Amino acid sequence: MSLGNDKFYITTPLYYVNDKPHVGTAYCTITADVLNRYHKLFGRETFFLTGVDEHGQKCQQAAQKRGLEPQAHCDDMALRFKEAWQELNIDYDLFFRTTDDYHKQGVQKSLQQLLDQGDIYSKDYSGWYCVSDEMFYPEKDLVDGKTPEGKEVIWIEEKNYFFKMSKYQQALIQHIEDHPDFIHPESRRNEVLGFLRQPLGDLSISRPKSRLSWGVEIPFDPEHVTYVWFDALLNYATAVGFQQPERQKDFAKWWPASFHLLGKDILTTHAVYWPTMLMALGVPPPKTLFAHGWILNKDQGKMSKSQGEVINPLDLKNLVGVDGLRYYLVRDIHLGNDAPISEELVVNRYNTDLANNMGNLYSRSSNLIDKYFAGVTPSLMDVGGHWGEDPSAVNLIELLQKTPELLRREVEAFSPSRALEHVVQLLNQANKYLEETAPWKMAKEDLPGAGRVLLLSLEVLRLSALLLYPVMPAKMEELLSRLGQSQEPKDWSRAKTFPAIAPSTPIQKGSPLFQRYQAS
RNA sequence: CGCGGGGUGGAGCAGCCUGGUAGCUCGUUGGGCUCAUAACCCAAAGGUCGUCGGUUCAAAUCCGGCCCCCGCAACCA
Repeated sequence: MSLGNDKFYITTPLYYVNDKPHVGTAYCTITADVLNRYHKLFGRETFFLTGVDEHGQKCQQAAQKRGLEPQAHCDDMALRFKEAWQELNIDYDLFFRTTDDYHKQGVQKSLQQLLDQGDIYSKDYSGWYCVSDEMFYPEKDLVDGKTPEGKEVIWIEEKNYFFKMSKYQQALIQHIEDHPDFIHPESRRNEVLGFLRQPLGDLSISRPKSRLSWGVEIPFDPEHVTYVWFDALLNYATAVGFQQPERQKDFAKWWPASFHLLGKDILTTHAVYWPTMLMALGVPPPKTLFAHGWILNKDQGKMSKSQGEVINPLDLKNLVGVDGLRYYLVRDIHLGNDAPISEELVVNRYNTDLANNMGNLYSRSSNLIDKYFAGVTPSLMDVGGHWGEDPSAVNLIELLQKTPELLRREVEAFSPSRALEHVVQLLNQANKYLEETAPWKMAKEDLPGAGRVLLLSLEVLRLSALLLYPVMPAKMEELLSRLGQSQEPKDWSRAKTFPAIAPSTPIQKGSPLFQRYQAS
């Protein structure tokens, strides 16, 4: 399950610009950001790609509705996504737009290559087309010769270009069977293999300009544009230099991608269309596709605009802060499963883990340091030199020292929620340790003993802050700073260092790190 | 027989692959502590793990039937 090498290239899907960012896209992007930051912490060189998919009918329509040119609409939407990601503290390396020239050229080169090698052919396509919906309806979906909504359909025949996807079906099945990590979770892998038991058809990859003009022009037929998937999927490769001779080194460095994170609703396109396209182009498929679940409201309905139950991620952000929201999404949701979201759930998790456990541990520790040690860490030498005789300290140190590896193992097994649980357990143990040793009493008859206890508590906080930094960059930066560790590099060697806090380090008391949220 | 997932104490979830005292967070009850953000610590109550059957010394966990819920079913992103 280990990703093995020293480079990590992670992507989100390109979000379609007919919709604003919502909790679903925010979830995916935040998760990718967290994973990316973890791999960076582990010492890997990372590249994190996200962006927007701008071509196609829906976008053209959305632009029309607003009375804008498609490009202007896209520019505006791209900006909104960028702003949302900035507010959520997403640290991407590249924000990709399918309207960028280098990408369009890469798509055209790929089309030409596939045509030249005989993997693209043209054929007349026919079917029942509804002009007002601008889409084809399969015969079986028609009701009394009309769309399910009762709109008129007409019989259309038009030229279409097809990609010979069927040709690569066996190779794809073989690849999935040979690479257990290619599709995760395992249930999704089974789903794709089940899908592939039936013969695969070829993929329509074009639209006549008469019907859709907003797209990448087919290089060998100016009357047609490429249809969405062929255009959009290629972004993962063109983003790092595919089909750009001057960027061959980049491409060799980053491809194949380590990790495509995507919603389970677009699994087929990513697990079937995309790898067969790559195979045809002579490029290896990505290492892992991971299909995450959906964020559901309390009635277990999918959170979608049509159902009017959309929770705006920015609203939750106002409740518990950006980091509180990021923490909830990574800690409470088991990656790959559907999960509920509500104010109550988000607030509950925030209060429990962040305010009561971590924040409060910091408060009690810093207060006691302030009270009995003038706000400065004592030297370990001055307080007895070691924690040796106290069994509860020995246990806590043992846990502290193994927590980084426990966490890392879970992150690399695609279980970030479990990874965080290890940190919570460590913090929890530290709170118990304070309870058992009662340094506030100890200080009166054994001041060095109290100093030892508090030093250990601060060590737990310091390590926890470093380990949670990928999830809550702003808050953990602040905590590290209050612990006098603002100069501390965020690297893995520091996670393995114990003890790490120097003598005479000032510890700031400050206001509560995570203000407990009180339900009204 | 289209494909896949799910049904675990009041709520939300883990555990199931690699069978062996049913775990976590919240909530409830009682107690402790009073350094701390009414927080922290201890203890208790509460589940025949959807249902019926099978395999096994032993099943939430493996196998089969059934009942409910959900997603996918390709040219809708």
